[in-house]
Amino acid sequence: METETVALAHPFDLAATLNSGQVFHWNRHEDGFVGLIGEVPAFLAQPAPGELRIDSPQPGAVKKFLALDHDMAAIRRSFPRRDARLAEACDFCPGLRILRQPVWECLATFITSSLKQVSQIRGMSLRLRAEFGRPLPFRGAVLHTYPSPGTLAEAGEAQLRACQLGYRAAYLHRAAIDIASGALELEALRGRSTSEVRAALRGLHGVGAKVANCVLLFAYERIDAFPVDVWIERALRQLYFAGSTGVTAKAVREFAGHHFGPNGGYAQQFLFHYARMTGLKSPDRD
DNA sequence: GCTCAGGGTCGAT
DNA sequence: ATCGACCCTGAG
Repeated sequence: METETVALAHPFDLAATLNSGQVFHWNRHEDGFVGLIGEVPAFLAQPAPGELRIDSPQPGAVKKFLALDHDMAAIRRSFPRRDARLAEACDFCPGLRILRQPVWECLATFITSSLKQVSQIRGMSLRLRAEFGRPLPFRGAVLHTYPSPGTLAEAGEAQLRACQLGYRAAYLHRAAIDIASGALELEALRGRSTSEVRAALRGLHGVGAKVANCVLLFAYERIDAFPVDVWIERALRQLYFAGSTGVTAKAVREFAGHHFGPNGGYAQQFLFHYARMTGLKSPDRD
């Protein structure tokens, strides 16, 4: 076990990042958080804004996961000038980071996300881990790894349904089979173009445009990917199309696809967080 | 108790 | 391209 204290070069907000709907299994522990990055356990705390404490057998893997190297100033400079709404969303939480997640658990988790609230996604994820994952004692707690595709394939759809996945159990089970069988190799996709990865992911039953974009953004480091969900669509309509009626969902997606540029995924995350935290919630009126 | 929406996607028109 | 169905749980 190593303990390392990192002096942060760029704005970083640990709590906001771990609670921003990218990952769903980190738990508060003492003055920080415990969780797993794949098979690597970690305790993380941020005693001061510019300081991060990492307790982990593999601190290097943790730093990579947290994307501490992302140059936030450069990312913000790449955003459209004169976009005051986006600037406000960035200023609301400048330390938000897009993580580099292990691919399978990211994919699997977002497959189960459809028509669920963040807290419910978390519940499903934790139940799957507790039921089918490998227990890993760490700092007095017991963490559970995310179950492998083979494990979930073998478990069967009914067992997954028992973890309260509803109709998502069939999606996850079929995806697990496709990956366990080698029909789709997630790691081999790393070297392919974004559109190729997207097409491969969408070949899985239960993976549509939104989930594919989440996996591209949160696991394959495709920072231009811009997932459009109900929150983002609401936020975009309110912030960029206020007063315009009859704007189609497709028009909103197309706007999102070109307006924010090569780091659009970060813009999405800033807007998503801003919308959720400030309760930009009221149903879509004009 | 009952209604309703919740980080969507599929299959049929 | 548009539209209802889909499992089920917690909040109102």
